[in-house]
Amino acid sequence: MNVKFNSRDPVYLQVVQHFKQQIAKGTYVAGQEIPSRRELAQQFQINPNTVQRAYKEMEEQQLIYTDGNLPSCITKDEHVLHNVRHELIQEAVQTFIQSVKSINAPLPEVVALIEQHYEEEDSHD
Amino acid sequence: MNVKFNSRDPVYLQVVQHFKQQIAKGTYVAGQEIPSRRELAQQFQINPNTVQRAYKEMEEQQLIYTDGNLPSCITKDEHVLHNVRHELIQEAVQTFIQSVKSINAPLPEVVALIEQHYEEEDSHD
DNA sequence: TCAACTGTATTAAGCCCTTCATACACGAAG
DNA sequence: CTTCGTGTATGAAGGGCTTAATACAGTTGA
Repeated sequence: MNVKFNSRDPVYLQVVQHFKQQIAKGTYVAGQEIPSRRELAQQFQINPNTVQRAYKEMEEQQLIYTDGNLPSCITKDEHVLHNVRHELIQEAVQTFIQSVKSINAPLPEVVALIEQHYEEEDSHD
Repeated sequence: MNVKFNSRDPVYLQVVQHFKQQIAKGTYVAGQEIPSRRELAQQFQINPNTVQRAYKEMEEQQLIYTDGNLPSCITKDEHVLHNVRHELIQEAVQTFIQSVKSINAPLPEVVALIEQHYEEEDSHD
């Protein structure tokens, strides 16, 4: 599981995004333990406080929960989990449509491009 | 011509993006004069220096040029202008594909979503 | 000529993010 | 009990980016 960070967006948000993708993909399931702050920091080569910031963000979004001092876990609320996938898809679709409309690009043409490029690309996990 | 800025991305980059979209759309044509730094700042309600930063960026990308102290103009290089549109489309397609693959979403399903949402949305100019 | 407009340059201020260094409370495991 | 690993909280420092304020040089046109 390789993670590459871009230098534009805040790292802690990219961490959140990473977890959302894993959830949407099914890599993380309901109630599953996630790495500790310090462990993930080690894995990603970032500061533990940055991870803490990301985890705090995810807690506020009900994506994870923490009981006492036990390792944090993915939420057991299936509704929330399902929503994550839905939101990511919705987000991708919205962004794409806005881009296309902002330059008056014909839809069939760009959709054709998508299908054309889709198979050529490797899926980077 | 209404422009809304998000608070996440740098304003000067959003200005550049705006011009690229206008070029791709054909609103701006080769050799056409563009608003002065101060005038655009007034229009967009931002600082003239922010506009200057955006214009400088566009000059480095050969999108516009400036002779002496005369108003800046869109480049006359049709090749560059054509590339702008191509790059924007490519960018949108790439971003979309990456989003879709990162969560293993089936392509036909999301493409269907695009076509479904495309007509419902108003085109915000 | 002079006023008003261009583009350009310099400097400073402020903000967000990241990192670092600590510290504390709690639970598990030896 | 002691040690280690959890989560959590705090404060400070630094960097990078963005914006702002201001000044200067040149052109245009009344």
